[in-house]
Amino acid sequence: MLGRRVTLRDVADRAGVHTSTASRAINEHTRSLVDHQTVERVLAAAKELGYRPNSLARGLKTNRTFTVGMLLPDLTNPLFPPIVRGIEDGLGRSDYTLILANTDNDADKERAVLNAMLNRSVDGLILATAQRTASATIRELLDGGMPVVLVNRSIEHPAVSSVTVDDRRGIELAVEHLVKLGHRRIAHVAGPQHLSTGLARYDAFLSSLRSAGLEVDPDRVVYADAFREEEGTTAFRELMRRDTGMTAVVAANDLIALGCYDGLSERGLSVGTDLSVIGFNDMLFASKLCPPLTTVRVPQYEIGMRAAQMVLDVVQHRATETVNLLLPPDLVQRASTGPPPTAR
Amino acid sequence: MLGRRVTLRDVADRAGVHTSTASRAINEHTRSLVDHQTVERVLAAAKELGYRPNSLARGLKTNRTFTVGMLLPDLTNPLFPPIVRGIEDGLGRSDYTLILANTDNDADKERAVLNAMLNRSVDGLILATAQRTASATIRELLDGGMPVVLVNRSIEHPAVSSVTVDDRRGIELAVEHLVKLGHRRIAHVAGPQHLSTGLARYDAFLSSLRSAGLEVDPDRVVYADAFREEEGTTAFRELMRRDTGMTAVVAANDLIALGCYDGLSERGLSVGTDLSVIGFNDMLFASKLCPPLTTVRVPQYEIGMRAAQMVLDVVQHRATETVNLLLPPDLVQRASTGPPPTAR
DNA sequence: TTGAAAGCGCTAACAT
DNA sequence: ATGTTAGCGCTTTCAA
Repeated sequence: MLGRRVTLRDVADRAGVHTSTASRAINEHTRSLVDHQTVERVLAAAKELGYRPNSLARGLKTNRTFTVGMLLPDLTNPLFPPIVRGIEDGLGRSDYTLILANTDNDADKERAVLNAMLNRSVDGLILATAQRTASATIRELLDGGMPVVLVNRSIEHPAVSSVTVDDRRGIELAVEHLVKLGHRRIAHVAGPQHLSTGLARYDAFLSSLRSAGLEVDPDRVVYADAFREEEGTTAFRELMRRDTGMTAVVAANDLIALGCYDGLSERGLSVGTDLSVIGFNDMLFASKLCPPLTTVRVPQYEIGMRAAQMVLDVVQHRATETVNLLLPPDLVQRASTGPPPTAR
Repeated sequence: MLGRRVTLRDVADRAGVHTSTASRAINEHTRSLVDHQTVERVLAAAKELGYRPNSLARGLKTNRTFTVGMLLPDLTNPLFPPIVRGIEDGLGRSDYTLILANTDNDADKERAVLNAMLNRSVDGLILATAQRTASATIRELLDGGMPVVLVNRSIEHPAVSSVTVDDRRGIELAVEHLVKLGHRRIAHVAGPQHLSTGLARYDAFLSSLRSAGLEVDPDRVVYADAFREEEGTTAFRELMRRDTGMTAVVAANDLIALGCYDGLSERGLSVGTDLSVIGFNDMLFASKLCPPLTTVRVPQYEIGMRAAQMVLDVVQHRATETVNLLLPPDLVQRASTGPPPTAR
């Protein structure tokens, strides 16, 4: 049986003061208002009794819950754990806690979990799920004054803060790398075009080819329906069927690249020698794949860390301006890319 | 600017009833107490106004927060995302929400995040961080009546529920597999012995060898200080230094197995042919490693799902008995194991 | 079947 | 510097 939980009242009684005094003594913010001696006594009493503030009661009164919500498509997508870790560490010793929910890119589910979070009065929201065109829901959030930060996604709305990697530059690095290796017929397995990353990388692919003075053959572009291995394979099979003479593929992310691996091995071809494959993200274990994946590194942990800081800036310091942080990517060269077969 | 949030009062006013009636109408549990017509009116009013219950106020009154906390060492350890996913899905449509925190196996951090959770009055706790010997903190939790479920770990305390895989059987499968391939000199890179999984797998390794009629050479056992790649490599180097004539290694988990990969490639040897390596967990991407890892599959998602259900049983249905669920492992045969070199 | 009233534990005017 | 008082939004006795 649980002994009734210790309340502020108990602490105040033991310290021989009124609850409001005890409250002021315990809350760092107001501690200066109360006599030093009294503070000591209250703190001692709190410690002796094992007092822990009831954050529900506090939240009810202050309208703040010290809780940040995060929506992501799927935690088992290896892109996200480092981001989540970054967020948690970014919230760090700020008294803020993270609530997570997966949406599986399902609109109904997204609505449901978002609702659950709003019911809990989260103080801020980090979204890794945004579609390119801001949904009505997100608009409402913003209009309602909820601090929102997008990670790894951006939307076509002027006033939403975001932390993303420079997709354009990343694809440019990828294409430059392939061109330097001697590739001229480069294909692209694009991601879903309703996601900002899918579209941005696709656009960047086209312009990077042009910058390199290469012809853009529409046959060398296919679209994966999702940023996942399976959809990558499906799209890649179509690409192979077209027989475009490609010698290299830029995949819109690492999972899609992995899908290309699978598609290639179905044909008994080998990655890196028969066809160069380059990914995007440098997800966990990209370096352990068979062969290790050449990819564009996205600073996942930092994205999370920064997003957390941006939310804190708003909820703690009432920061008001919209920030769109664009982090630089790197090329990570591994064994999945090499000179085109003809050049060997 | 936010229009003041809609309260139950607003709904009641619009429906022309008292707040208590509105409350009863909205709460499914008490809905039967109120006139059908009235229910309709209240629900309609709630919908029109976009009412969302304030879960803080409710929690303050009912002493329940509909929140479950989870402590894990590190979310970027690929073992955990599927477990977390399982928990979330297990909580599913129960109105319960998950709060996560990483402890990095750091006692201070663990205390801190646990405190944060208790301050939030979580209704239950899922721990993936337990040491073999129940810490004082956990004892307190249990004594205080907090529903606690351990995942993937067990502790030496009679009354804690847990969901784990059968480590003993898993190791047995691994050893049997290697013996069948012709291995006789089998080594073990054990995990930390203060964790239940580390110890159980080590014990099982010894007894499995004996069951197979093989000699146990103490030189063929080394200990990794953590269930991580780096510590795996360190331990494995020591093993190689001892020159025990081993032809196969049972690693205490996949990350340690990966550490063995690294140690082996330092020597220019190749996994699967020069030395067989078998892991434990079948973590994400184990099948994509170079070479694909033979391992003991742990039903990670199911562990999470079951743990969630067990917590719900307690908080929703006041289930009271301790359950220690032991899930069966499978052997997943891939390319990191093969016949011993001498046999080829 | 519904209303009145109290109170969950805390904070924040206001008063002293 | 401290006490008084009211109230955050909800649920839940108790009465009617």
